[in-house]
Amino acid sequence: MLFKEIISEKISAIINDLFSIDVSAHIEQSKLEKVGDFSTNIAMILAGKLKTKPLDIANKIIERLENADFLENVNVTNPGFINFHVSKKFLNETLCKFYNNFEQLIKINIGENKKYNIEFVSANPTGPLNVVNARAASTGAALANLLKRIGYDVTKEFYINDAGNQIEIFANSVRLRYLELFGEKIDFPPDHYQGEYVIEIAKEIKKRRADKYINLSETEQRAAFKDLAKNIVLEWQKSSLKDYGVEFDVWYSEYDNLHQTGKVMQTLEYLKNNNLTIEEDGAICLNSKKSGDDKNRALLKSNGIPTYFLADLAYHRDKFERGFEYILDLWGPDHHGHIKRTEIGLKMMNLNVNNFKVMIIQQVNFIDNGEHLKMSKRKGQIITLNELMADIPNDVSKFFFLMRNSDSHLDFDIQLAKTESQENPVYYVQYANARIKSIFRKLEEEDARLFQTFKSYKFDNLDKLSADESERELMKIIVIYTDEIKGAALNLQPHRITNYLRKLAAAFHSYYNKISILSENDEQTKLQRLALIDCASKVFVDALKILNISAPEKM
RNA sequence: GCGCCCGUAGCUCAGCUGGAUAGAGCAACAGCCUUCUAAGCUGUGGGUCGAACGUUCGAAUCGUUCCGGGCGUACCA
Repeated sequence: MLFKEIISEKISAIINDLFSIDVSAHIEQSKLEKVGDFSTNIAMILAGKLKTKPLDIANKIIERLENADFLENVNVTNPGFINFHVSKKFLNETLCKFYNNFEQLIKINIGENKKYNIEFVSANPTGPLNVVNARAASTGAALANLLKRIGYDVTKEFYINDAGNQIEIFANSVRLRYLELFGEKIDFPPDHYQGEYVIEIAKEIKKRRADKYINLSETEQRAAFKDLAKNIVLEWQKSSLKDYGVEFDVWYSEYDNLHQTGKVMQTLEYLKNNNLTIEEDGAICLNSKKSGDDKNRALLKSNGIPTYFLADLAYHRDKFERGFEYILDLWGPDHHGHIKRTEIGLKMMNLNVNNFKVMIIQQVNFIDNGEHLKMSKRKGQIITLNELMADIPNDVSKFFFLMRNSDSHLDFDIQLAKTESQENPVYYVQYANARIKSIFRKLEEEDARLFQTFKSYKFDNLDKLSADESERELMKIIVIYTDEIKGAALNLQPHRITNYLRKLAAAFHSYYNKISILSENDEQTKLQRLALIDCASKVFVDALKILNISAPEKM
């Protein structure tokens, strides 16, 4: 149920009738509470088309709106805004309908069940997940839920970069640490992975396989350790993500699914056959400069090894071939330079680049005692997802990540998150819902008869509501819930949902303080108010679920 | 040099894609618990939206040029 669109359609129909013009009136929430709940700038839009003053048009429109039963207090302000309140009757009826058919009405079918692939986290399998990965995880999972909600068939995918140099160096780092455990004296190379966790992995391998590998040749060892090390890291990553409440449908291995299957080379052949490549200094490059790139990008190094870029093109080609109509990638901040070249590459392969979108999940700066901590993999100074989970409850960090627009840098104040977690906004939201649940518990205890009546009551209308200003405010926020979902999903901005939740919680807390529901004497009024807060609770639970955040019934 | 992101209250950030007198939280100050959970509510103070031009009825939002911060700019992944 899209409340604003219902109003928009009604107003558009009137305009069509008046001027024979087919337009869609944009409805927005009024900033000036006194003049109206909502306003539309449609008269200004029409002014150009009709070559008439906006005020004249607005006045003509409101003659008709004044008689409409869904609005009241319609007025016009300069330079041509039409402001209105929704009528008590309309608001009450809409809320009643929403409450009675909540499960159906929160769904919107924009996606038409089309296949949508969202790829996120995709950390290298060379170490534990860090905090940017956590931000990507919570953002990606919330986006997936939002896209599902508006009707897409969504697949969550994790791309494992298990081909190339980094994984070789990593595997060798683990191999050397393993040999150290058996007393071999190793001169550990400075360009290898220095982190403590490398030793942990070596110990884990020793625990599982004992000395099975020490007598193999170096070549055999290197081959074996590539899989051993990678698999343990993947186990770790999967288990951390599971603890964080984020799970993937597909784990896609660059090595197994692209290189081993020949898809990388097939993509190269395809590009060659279509005259899209050019040789430069012994390397084979994509002739991308012609299509607007700054330079031609290497596909095959002069030593004959495919580049990451070629594999990435093959990967995205494969996504389309697997039948995905929409592709969304969440990349880290250091990858923004790749967006343009990837788009150009896909376009050159005649893939539908319009349905391909990359979102950058910006970096997370940690502030500890007022100082910025620089994260560096080499120095081993990196905050892992596990450390984050140990220090800060998942609900808190997720809400924190989802409060901000994901393409802006985020300052995460560790002390604040730890010591003042009591005042964290997520508790403010969860507390509102817990209070509602508490009211129902109290009701069940003190008036079991009314509690039963409520549970089996069929609400034909909610005509006792909209009485108090704070009550009306709460209702208004509830009925636009689905509009907010739609906006957040289409714009890929889950942070709109956190903002909405804070507004809803504020409206509820305010209402709670003003109106004592259980001490109301009129039974009809009491029942309807219970329906209102029950409806609010449904919205809290549903929206928090979209964000993968819990909704405790007691706090 | 070029490219991407950011610059809004003391701090952290919103701002519905061009609308009205720019909003929240934290911090500060003053009130509200014998009454459904005070993790709450009510009120006060705090701003040349980094700067300047431009586009038009109208700009925090769009364009250009600067200034400042971050990141990238590999035959690494």
